Amino acid sequence: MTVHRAAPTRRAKGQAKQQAVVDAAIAVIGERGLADVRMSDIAERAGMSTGHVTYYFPSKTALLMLAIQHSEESLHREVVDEVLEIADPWQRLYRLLELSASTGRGDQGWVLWFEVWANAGVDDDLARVQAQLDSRWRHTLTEVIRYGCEQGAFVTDDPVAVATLLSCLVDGLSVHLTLADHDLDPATVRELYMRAAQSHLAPRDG
Amino acid sequence: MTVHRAAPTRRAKGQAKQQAVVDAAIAVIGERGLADVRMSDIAERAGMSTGHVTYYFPSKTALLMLAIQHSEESLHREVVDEVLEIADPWQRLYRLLELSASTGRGDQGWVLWFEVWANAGVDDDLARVQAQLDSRWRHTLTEVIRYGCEQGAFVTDDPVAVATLLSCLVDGLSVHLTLADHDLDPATVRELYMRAAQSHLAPRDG
Amino acid sequence: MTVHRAAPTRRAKGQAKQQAVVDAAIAVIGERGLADVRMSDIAERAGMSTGHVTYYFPSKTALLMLAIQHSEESLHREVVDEVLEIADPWQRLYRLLELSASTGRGDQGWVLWFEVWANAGVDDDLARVQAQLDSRWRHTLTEVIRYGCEQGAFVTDDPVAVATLLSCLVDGLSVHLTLADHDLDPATVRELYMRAAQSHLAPRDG
Amino acid sequence: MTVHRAAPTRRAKGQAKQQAVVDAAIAVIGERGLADVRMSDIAERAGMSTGHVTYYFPSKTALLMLAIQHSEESLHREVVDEVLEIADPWQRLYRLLELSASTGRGDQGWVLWFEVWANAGVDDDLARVQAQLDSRWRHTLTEVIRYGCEQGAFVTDDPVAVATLLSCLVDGLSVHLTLADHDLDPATVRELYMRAAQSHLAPRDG
DNA sequence: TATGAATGAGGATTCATTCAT
DNA sequence: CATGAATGAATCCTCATTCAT
Repeated sequence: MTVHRAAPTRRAKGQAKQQAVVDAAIAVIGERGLADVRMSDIAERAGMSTGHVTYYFPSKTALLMLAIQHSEESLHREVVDEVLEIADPWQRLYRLLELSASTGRGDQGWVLWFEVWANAGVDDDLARVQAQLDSRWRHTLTEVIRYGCEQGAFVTDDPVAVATLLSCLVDGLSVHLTLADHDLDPATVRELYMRAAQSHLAPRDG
Repeated sequence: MTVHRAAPTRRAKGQAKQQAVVDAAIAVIGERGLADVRMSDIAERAGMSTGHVTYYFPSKTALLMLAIQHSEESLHREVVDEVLEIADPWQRLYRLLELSASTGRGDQGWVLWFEVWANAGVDDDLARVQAQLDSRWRHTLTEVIRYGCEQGAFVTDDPVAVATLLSCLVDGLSVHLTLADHDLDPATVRELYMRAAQSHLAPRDG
Repeated sequence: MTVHRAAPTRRAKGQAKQQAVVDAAIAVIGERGLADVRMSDIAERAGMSTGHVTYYFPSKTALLMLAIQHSEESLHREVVDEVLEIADPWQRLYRLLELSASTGRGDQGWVLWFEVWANAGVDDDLARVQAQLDSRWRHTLTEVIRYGCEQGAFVTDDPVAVATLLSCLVDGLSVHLTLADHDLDPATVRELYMRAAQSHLAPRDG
Repeated sequence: MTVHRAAPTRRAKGQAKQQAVVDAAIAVIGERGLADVRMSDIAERAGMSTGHVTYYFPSKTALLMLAIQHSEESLHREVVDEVLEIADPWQRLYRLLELSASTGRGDQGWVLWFEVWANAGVDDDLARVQAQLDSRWRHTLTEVIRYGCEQGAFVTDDPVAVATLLSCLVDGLSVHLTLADHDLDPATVRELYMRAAQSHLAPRDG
């Protein structure tokens, strides 16, 4: 008797399609910007009809929300998994900052964030999603800092403040990395957050 | 011979109108977001006809560029004027950072920046403007840091790196201030950039 | 041998479902109007899938036809059954008119008629159905009038003309009853058709 | 000095266009039914762009309301003007009924009414318009009946009731005339309302 | 300058209908 | 019989832009 992989069920197929739409949306929005993306572009990229995209997603803004949520969901999980493997507090922190930040010109995840920021002021649902996702990153960063303190590697009187500070720094740096600021290359950036982290967390000798 | 105030010339009147359009654009985009703003909204706010707005501005994207340029132009001038009055290096630096950052929820200038970031990836002209304006702020910040070094108040081996770092921090903080992050109020923010500035610029005693 | 109620056959079950769809259609069209009703609304009301509705009914217009036909079919049978029980010609006539007319605001059967009238000009099949159903009512009314004449209760030289006249009156009154004309309540209406019937059928004494 | 007709002003031209749209809408809806009419059909008939139709009229339903209102406005004025010229009460009444009723198969004004009836149940604005227009016709009819009474030609204890009755009769007859009921031709109809009018208004001799 | 009528391409969304399962 | 995923044409409406006045 042969063991074979079960054929995908109806439901499973539906979810796969949904996922395909979200992926397509992330890619196309990242490339061209939300306002310049039509539902039909997303449909084409996902390899299905326009009507079918709206069959899954009620509206364009709903799609943006789902795109950012999903994009963050998987990224966050991957990053946390990788980072917790690292025992050394400084290496763990540096790696977290590195993985959080933009990978460079046109980083699709960060372009999505720009859209979210630009629209969160108008759309309350989006604002809620933004706040929640952001809070999760900050929480992760705080935990990594606390770990360093417990290990005796970091010294700080306010882990939350440092986490906020570094998190905002990552946001600011990522803006410029994504827009390909000519004064900022990955090496410089790496140096910048190392410098910042050391300033705020390194034990003063003496 | 009578000295009298000159009647506004044709040209002067035209410029006043143009200015009114730019002001209206900044206000309306700040309130509703670029994508949700129609030329007619701007026209209405500026108190003129839709056709007249397009008489002054060739296209909608041109308007966004002019809006951000103008908005930054006047803000930058004001900030520089005020800051250079301050003799104490630390006070001068703090005041610059304070004036650069978002004033809080819905800050129109920063909402405009979000739109610029979201569109700079697609529009090269906009990217150019963004780079230029950003570079100017960083230059100003660098000068203030150099002034502090000259005065012996600051100690750093790389004023440019610190300027970049603080500038990115302001961007990141402003994102969250503008989106009304509940963990960030102006007081916390003030403390954060003071903390950052001291970490990077304060002379290590002993 | 046991006598037992037959299990519903395939065919019977199918007809029951078909009936459920027609009932759902009548209800939903009556509530929201034909143009605002989607196949999925009908399906939902009937408790089945959209695809299944179209399995039974080839098209939306076919459904409207079936809905009006069915609705009329059962109403007509009920009315005739009840009316023929009444021996007194005047009472029989009054009751027929009363049962034919709209029951008031939003009467679903009459809303269906409005849709039919509005569409009969465009759809020939619908026009045929409309003519046939209408003719049946007029025939029934004519028979009731003839019965009154035979009984010596009514006097008229042209029963068909009087039937047409009363039938049109019922239509006109029902329009206003269904739309909740504030000048027309059921009591007024009752008085109106009694007045009309008497004018045309009562023997002139003397 | 020459007296010449003034060139149409901007405003006048705008109103003329608006009128053209309403006329086109009446014609096209009358021919094909509201649901089968697209904005572009109306635009084409009116000889302008689709966008321009929506420039004048916010929505399709708004257009239906304006169409029926306008259609009735001019018809009512014309009918009243003509009818008041007639001195003889019976002739005046007959003419009023004749002009009120449908002219036959596909009468555009009456097709519009069917649409209104079918939609008034769903749209409150439309219901209001329907009630108001209907009330005006009934008022006119009542006045004509009162005139006949004053002249001693008519005898009735309740002019309003008779007006309502005749008005509903006209509605009912018009439905069938417009749908080309084969049992009803204009001559028959004329006979029917004469018969009704006489039944309700003719003085009983004796 | 200034208006606002006019354009027309474009796009999100709807929905009857099909069809594989 | 029954489902619901999938289609794609159809349509209303938006809106930047043009242009005669």
